[in-house]
Amino acid sequence: MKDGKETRCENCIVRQFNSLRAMSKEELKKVSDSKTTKIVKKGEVIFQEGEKLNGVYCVRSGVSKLSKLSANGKDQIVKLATKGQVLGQRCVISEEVSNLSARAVDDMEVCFIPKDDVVHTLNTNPNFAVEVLRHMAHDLKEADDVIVNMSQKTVKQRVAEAFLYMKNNFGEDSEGYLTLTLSREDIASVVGTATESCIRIISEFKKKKYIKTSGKQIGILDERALEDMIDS
Amino acid sequence: MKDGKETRCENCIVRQFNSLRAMSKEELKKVSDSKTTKIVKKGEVIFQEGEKLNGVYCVRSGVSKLSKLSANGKDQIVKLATKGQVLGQRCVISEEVSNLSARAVDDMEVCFIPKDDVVHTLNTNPNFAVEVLRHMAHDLKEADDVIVNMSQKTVKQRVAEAFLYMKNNFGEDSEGYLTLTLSREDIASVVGTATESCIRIISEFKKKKYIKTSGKQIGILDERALEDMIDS
DNA sequence: TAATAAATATGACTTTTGTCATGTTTGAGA
DNA sequence: TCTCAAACATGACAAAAGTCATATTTATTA
Repeated sequence: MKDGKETRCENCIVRQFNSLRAMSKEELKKVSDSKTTKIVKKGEVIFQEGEKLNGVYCVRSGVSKLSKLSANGKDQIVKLATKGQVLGQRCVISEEVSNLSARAVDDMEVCFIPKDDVVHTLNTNPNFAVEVLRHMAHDLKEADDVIVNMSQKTVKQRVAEAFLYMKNNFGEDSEGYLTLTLSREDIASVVGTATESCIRIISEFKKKKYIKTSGKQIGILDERALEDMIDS
Repeated sequence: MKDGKETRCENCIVRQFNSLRAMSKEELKKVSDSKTTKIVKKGEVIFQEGEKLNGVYCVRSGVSKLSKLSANGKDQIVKLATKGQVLGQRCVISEEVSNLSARAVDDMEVCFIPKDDVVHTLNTNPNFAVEVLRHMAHDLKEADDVIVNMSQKTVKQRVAEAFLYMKNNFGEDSEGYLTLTLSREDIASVVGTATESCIRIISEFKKKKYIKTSGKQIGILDERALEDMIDS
C-alpha cells in the first residue's frame, strides 16, 4: 500500500516516463486538479472495446493488458501497459471509440485525466503535442515488429520472445522468477495461439531446462537458448 | 502522364488526403520551395530499413509497399501506401533510423520534403501537430487490427481479406479486375505466408468461383463468399 | 475444511501450413 | 521471334498448430 499522499501530478514520478513531462507547470496543475485517482482490482476492466472515452488513464502502478476481441471469439492481447504508460490517448485524439479493452492484470492504481485537459494542451502546447507524437511513433514501430513476429515466427519462437520481453520490461525477483505473472491463457493470448499449444511449449522448455516454473510463476534459466531460437 | 505543371504544394490535390492540409499558407509555400519531386520506377527503392531519413516522402501517384525483413529472411509487407500518404514521418519525428523499407509497386511520383520544414512546423503549429497525431493514431489502430488478424485468422481468411482490402482501397477496372496488381509473392508477403500456400489458395478460390484471374490480375466474383469466410 | 470451479497438463487426432521438387507459363531482352 | 529467367502452379510429404477429451492440480468460497 502506498501512503496515498503523493496525489499531485507535479510530484508524481510516473510522469518521468510519459508525455506529461512536456506539460508546463500551469497545465500540470490544471490536470492535477481535475484528475481522479482510482484503484482497479486484478481482473477488473478499465475500459471496453467500443466504449467512448472521455479521458485518458495514466498508470501509476500495476500492469494492464490491452486486448482486442477477434472474429473467432478469442481475445488477442496487443500490448501490456505498465507504470508511466498512458491508456486511451488514441481515442481521445481521434475522437473515435476505443478499439481495445483494458483490463488489470495486477491490482492497479490509475489516474483518470479528463479529455478536455489533454485536448486543450495538445492544441496550445506544441511541445506536448510533439512529445505525444514521439511516443505514438514509437508505439507504431513496436506494432510493426509485432506484425512481423506474428506472421513470420513460429509459436515456439513467439513464446520464447514473450518470456524475454517479460524479463526485460518487468524484471525478475530474487529467486529468478519473472515479476510479471500471467496465466497460461494470457500468455497464449499475447503470443496468439491456443492455450494448449502454449502449455505444451512451456512444458517443452521446462523439460529442456530453458525455464523453471512454480505454479503460475516462470523463471528463465537459459536466456541464451531462448534468444538463439528466436533468430533462426 | 501528368502535365507536370502542378508542382506547387498549395495546388496539389494530394494534400487533401494528408496532414499537410493543416499547414498555413506560408508554411506550405516554404515546403513547396524546398521540396523536390521525383519519379520512382516500379521495383525501385525509396528508402531502406536502417536508413536515416532526412525528410518525408509524399506520394503523388502510384503505390508503395512498406516492408520489414524478418529474422528468417522473408520480407513482410506491413502497409501499402498510395496517393496522399506520407512516408517516413515516424523516423523524422522520433529521429531514429527507419524500421521499414519502401519500394515502388507501380511507377510512382513522390515529393521529398526536407525534415527541417516538417519539424519546424510541428514545433510551431499545433494544428499541424495534432493533425499528424490524428493520422498516426489511425495508423496505430489499423496496426492493431493487423496484429489480431495475423494471430487469429487462418491464411485462407487473410488472403480473402487482402483481396477485399485491395478492392476497397484501390478499386477495380471496368472488367472487374483489381486495379492494384501484386505478384503472388507480394500477396503472400502481405498475408504473411509462403508463396506456394498463397498460390494454392488462389487456385482454390478460382475453382470455387470466388475470384477470376488473368495473368497476375485478380478479379473478385463472389464478394459475399469472401466476406463470409472472414468472420467465421 | 470440504466442495466446487477454474486453471494447468497431456494424449490422440485432425487440420493447416510450410518445404522441396518439378513442371508450366509468362515476359523481358537479345 | 527466340531464349532464358522469373513467376506461377501443383504434387508429395513433413512439420506445426489447433481441437477435443480427459486427467490432475490449484484456487475459491460456502
